[in-house]
Amino acid sequence: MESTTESAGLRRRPMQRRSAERYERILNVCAELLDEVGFAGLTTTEVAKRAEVPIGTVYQFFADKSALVHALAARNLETYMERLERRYGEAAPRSVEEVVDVAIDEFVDMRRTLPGFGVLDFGAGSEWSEADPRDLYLLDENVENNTAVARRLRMLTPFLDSSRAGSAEIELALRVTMEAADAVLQLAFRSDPEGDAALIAECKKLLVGYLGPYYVG
Amino acid sequence: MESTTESAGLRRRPMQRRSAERYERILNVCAELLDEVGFAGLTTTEVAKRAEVPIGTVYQFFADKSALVHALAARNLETYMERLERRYGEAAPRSVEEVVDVAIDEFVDMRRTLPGFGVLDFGAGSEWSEADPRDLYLLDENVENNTAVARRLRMLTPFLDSSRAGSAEIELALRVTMEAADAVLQLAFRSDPEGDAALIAECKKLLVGYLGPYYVG
DNA sequence: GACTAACATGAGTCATTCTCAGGTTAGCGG
DNA sequence: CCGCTAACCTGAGAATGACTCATGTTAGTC
Repeated sequence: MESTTESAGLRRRPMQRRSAERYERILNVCAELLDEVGFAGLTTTEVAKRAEVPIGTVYQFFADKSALVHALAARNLETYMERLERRYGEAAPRSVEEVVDVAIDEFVDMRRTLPGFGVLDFGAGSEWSEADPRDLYLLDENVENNTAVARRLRMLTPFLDSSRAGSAEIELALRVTMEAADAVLQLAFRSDPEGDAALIAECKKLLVGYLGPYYVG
Repeated sequence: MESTTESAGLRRRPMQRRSAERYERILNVCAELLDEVGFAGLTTTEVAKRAEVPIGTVYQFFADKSALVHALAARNLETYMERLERRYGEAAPRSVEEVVDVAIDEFVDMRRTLPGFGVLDFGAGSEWSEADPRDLYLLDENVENNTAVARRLRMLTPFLDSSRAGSAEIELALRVTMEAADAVLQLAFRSDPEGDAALIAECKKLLVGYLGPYYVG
């Protein structure tokens, strides 16, 4: 159930190489454009033009504009999780400080270098996720997604477990952590395109303080 | 320079009673509609129809849709700050726990009862604030706004001052606090329309832990 | 009552999302 | 090689919605 990589709203999944390439190209162009014109400035027409596909093709893959952006967010999240897994695999963190450091540094790095990452990182609580409240499935899906991420994060940080808390409590804490971190880092990059250093430091303090009690050496 | 109650994008300020009433009515309808159809579903046409004013009138007050929503957010913020000032005035908080309790309970209450508050509370980091990155003034204004709020919050919590930190550091901390609290509470209300109690409790823990060190009894 | 400036109106313009009828290609059996 | 089918591709255009502006209306003043 790769709920983080796929989402409702995908219309046809690219099967052949040619299609897959177009699909990726559309996503890449979408990311580029988000950096250039922002979310509200994004038009499907322009995406199609830049990706050199007819507009119809975009809508063959994605049910609507929101699905396109969702798919990009999912890809970003996937990339981020892979990077985290790799870093934690290379050198298992020995403290909450280390976990937080790695997670945030990786985030900051992606935000600086990966097109489109800034505009919608994971889209945890962003507008487009509740773009249309009539699409309640989106909301639900989002919550699921959020939980799935927390679950995955937990696997990456086994030493948080077996503390005084049950795993449900840990998942809750991780969801809170993600949401808060996302918001503060968003602020950091709003103040300074390169990421305000003071705010990034505060973000780490915030998370370490909150997660500290869950730590069991 | 009441930067929190007014914003660029206001075209004409209602001068006469009649105009002022229409202005308020438009804002109220906007709030109602946000609850019903969400941000993305909001149309200026519908706002005008419900407020029983011609569409042109809406645009006489507000430069564009974003300005309308901004104005509502500003009004919400103003209401919230007034409520906080009142509560803190009635019973001066004696600890960080009390400050956080009051601030969050008041927020939760407003979110439950005030139309439109949920969709855009203060709009700190929401999409519509960076709706169009070409409007950099919006971004700047937003940062200003953010800072102004932090400043105002600081006045409400004098006992945080004169601790080991300078007032710039306090303001930074308060901005971080606002951003994080907003995000976590947003999550709480996304999980449960009445506000997930566990998440609200976690939010308090998060803030108390973070602000604790700034406290000087 | 005549004059003026501020205010109000909504049909129309333009930009944008998304559809769908019709065209193209790929694969395959004969 | 041909004919057939199913999958895939295309972009003109329908539908919607933000926003304007020429024209009409009101309120204030002498």
